[in-house]
Amino acid sequence: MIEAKKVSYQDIKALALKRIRNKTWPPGSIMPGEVELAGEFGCARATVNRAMRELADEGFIDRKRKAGTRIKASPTRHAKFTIPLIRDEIESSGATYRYALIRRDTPKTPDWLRARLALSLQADVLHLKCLHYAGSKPFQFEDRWINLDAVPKAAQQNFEMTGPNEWLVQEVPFTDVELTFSSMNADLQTAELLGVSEGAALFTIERITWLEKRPITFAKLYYFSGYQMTSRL
Amino acid sequence: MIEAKKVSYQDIKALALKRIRNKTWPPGSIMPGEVELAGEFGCARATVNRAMRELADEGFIDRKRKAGTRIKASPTRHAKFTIPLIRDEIESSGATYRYALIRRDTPKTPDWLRARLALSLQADVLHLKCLHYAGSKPFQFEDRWINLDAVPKAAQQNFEMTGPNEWLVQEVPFTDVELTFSSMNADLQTAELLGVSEGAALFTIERITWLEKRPITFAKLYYFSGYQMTSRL
DNA sequence: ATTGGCATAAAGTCTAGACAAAACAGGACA
DNA sequence: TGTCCTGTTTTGTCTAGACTTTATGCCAAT
Repeated sequence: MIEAKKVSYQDIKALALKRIRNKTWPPGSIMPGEVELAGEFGCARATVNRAMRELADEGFIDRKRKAGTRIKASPTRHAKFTIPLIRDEIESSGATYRYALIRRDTPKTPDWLRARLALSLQADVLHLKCLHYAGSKPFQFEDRWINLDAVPKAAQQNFEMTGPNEWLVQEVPFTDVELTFSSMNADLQTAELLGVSEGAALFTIERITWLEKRPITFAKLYYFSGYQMTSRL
Repeated sequence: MIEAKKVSYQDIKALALKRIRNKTWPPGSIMPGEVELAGEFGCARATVNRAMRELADEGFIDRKRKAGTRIKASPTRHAKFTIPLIRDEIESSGATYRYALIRRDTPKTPDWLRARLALSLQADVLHLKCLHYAGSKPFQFEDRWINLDAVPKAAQQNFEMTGPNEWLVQEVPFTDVELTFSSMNADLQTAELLGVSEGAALFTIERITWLEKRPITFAKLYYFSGYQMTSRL
């Protein structure tokens, strides 16, 4: 036998991608079915299936039973970047991480927060303000609200040594997250905390987490001026 | 037979996740091997394998041949959000999309760009400035550089009717993308274009694309004040 | 102690075949 | 004409088994 070695699903993936790029399979058209491709490549259908499934996950094609597999007109590329723990992010840049609790109280739940998290009228919350330093420079200011109905044991925690994020990740499971990125001008108080001038442009992230529909916590994170977040895909 | 129906890889995934969350399999420990789990669930090893492979992709576990499958101490959650074409982003919000070319020239390649894209000394570039409107309001200002060595036919294109992004996606295949998110204060010129006051905080994205190591284009995108990008995971 | 190699365990992949589920098409029937 | 049913096609998933690849731990030889 002068037989070629077995074809892997990665070979098929690469080949299919090539055909999509050079328009052998033009955008909007339907590519051959799995059985046909398996025949062409001399492999099992399961192998073709895996290749195609991954291409669909990556947003290059649309698959539908009976209708077949269609090349997307404009592939939806999706950035996929990791959200590291702030401690890891700082330490992996070589700096030393330091944490400081600025304030801790249990105010009456503000209406905007109740609305945002769909909290019940009698829900209690814990409010924390913290600073995360990289070396001696402020890196991130964290404005955190924790739903005490969902996480009662947070009330027993003083958060003087450990940041709420680190504590929550360890102690409280969650299933869903919503992240919102935006940009805003620093108000006076935030500017002072971060050591920048008032009005400086800050990169901000709002983060809400749930455990199966139950809201756990809301955090607004303000990064120092000049922070940037990079992702390759 | 009082036999239960077949277990799917999704059942196994859900069950494994539950065991990770309630610490039946504590962080840092090694979970049972695929063969053992297949025995427990009464299914084929391939089914367990698929479940575990997906959990690994999603960042909950680490798998290594021979060493087994280990629960991550802190799961790396990764936000995965789609980067839509600007036209789609605007139109899906209900507004009408309008495009305007502000400037088009072929200057001497600036040194910062040559460095950023690792361009050769004699590489020529095309420089474009454009505005994208949602209805009558400026939505995004685009500062775009195209490597004419890699995309010579861009020189024949006037870009008066179609934005460079839309044209590039249609015409030029790419394999790699780097995205950088940050925040900056609007300078006078950008502020005027976007109709905001000087110093307003703008959300910005820098985007570089390559086709197999060859740099194609660099774009800096400035969003109107108040823009926010949301992702659920 | 250190090195080199070998057996082995675990995940990674492939095959061939089967059945399931979705979606569409066309025909039977009201 | 419109509605429902049924068959067909295509992807989705599962099974049982085999082979491959990689890492590890152990043992022997240095």
